[in-house]
Amino acid sequence: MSTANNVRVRFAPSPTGALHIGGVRTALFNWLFARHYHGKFILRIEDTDQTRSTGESIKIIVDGMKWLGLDWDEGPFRQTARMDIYRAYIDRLIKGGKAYYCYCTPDELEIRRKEALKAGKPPKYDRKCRALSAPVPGRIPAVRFLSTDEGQTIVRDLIRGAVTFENQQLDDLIIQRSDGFPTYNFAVVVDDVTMKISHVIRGDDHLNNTPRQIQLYQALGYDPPEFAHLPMILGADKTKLSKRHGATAVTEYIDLGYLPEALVNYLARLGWSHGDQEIFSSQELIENFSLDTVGKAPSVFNPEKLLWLNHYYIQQADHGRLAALVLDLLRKDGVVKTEPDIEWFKKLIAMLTERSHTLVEMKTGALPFIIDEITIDEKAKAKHLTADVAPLLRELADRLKPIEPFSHEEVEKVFTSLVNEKGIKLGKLAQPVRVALTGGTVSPGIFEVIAVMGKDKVIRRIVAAANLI
RNA sequence: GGUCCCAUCGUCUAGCGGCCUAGGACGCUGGCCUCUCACGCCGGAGACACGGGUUCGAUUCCCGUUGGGACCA
Repeated sequence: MSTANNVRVRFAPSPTGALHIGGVRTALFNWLFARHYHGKFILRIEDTDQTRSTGESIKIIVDGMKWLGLDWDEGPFRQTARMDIYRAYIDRLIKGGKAYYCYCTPDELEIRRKEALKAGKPPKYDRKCRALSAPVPGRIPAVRFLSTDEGQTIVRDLIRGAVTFENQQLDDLIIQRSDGFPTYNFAVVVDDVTMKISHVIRGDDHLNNTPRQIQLYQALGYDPPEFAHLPMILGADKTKLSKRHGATAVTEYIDLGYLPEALVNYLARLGWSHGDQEIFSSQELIENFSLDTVGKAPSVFNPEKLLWLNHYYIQQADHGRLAALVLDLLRKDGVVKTEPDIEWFKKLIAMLTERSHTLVEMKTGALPFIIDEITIDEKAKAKHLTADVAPLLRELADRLKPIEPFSHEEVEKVFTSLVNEKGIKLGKLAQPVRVALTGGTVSPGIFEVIAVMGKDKVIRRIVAAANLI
């Protein structure tokens, strides 16, 4: 498939809630495939389930895709806008004798299913309505596809290889419900046909649907596309990833302070690999992506590795970009009273990146530099702001006042001489100062902190801390 | 229960018959660095599910068992 420039793939989520990790991985692989082969990537919203689909969810999907950088070439198409098309294809099947009306109610079906089961027969539809010559009065029918009984349907999957299904296992599936809406398996086939999809790349959970879809393609008179079924993403307990496994929605990762490139990189490496390489830019992903190197086994989602990647990408990120992102978070928290000077804020960001795994951590680290009044952690105070350090802090404040420029190097000189004169270790002075300035015991290097925080704030806080003792 | 799929360190994976005393990454862990916490650097523990074949030789091919998953009900 090296010259397949007519590649057309799609991502077809149902707008019934969040855009979750599994969906993103499917979207990503489709996108990579399309970009690798210079084909088209189509976004299609499968919203025929009217009871569960919402406009809000469509927005979440669209926004999520944009955030991730997964741009599409056509769409978003909505199935609800295509009802006429489905009806036309239904009619075609009925007229061709390949589909028939079914008047059975769910209750009736359930009873017969149980009877069949009791009699030791497979619980497939008994085709009762196929022989009907006239409509059943007072009932609105569904439409069933007349499936093939004999032989086998072979799914030639690009990832799985040939998967064989016995046709007698497949029963006459409903293609149009009595409410007039097409069912999933039918709509997806009509959509993929009319949108000229060349490769259907989707989750493993659809593999069992594929033989009946192939039969529909054949009944409609079309060649099926290529199929590629991606292995599932599992939670730590090895069941299909879901909400109970923790954060699974894209929006949650945005809120948690993740960068899109970290999520993309992580998800790309879940089920796909390229030798020993772990870090991939989007461009490298596009260049190297191939269905040949997609694994068959399901993979467990590992949040810690994602966190590691996020840390990596924060180190790589442009400070101006990070500054804007972190500032946004601070504004949302309502702690930004006066807009900080952006060049100064970038210095703060530069100091914070190394020890931050998420933007939220950066925000927390930036807080003492932004707000006017800090609250000092009680434990930290008890341990480091002891009676003997009060004079030490006052002495330090006095010596810092005349320092110009108020730089890392100059400040360090003051500390060094003070520490030497008193014959104490640097830590004995640095930790109390750290508590005085940030309210806690954890921060970047103390000289950096002091230089970035600025003389006024530093001296004010050191004196305030001394007065607290 | 039926159908289908899958099987290398705890996790993601490399491996497509000999290069494997099984490599990398996350995590874990020992040490170094050090003003705290991190980062970083150096080292360590840690896997081919099991049983049969095929072959001169199996992690790699085939079959079975076991285990896990998905779909349908």
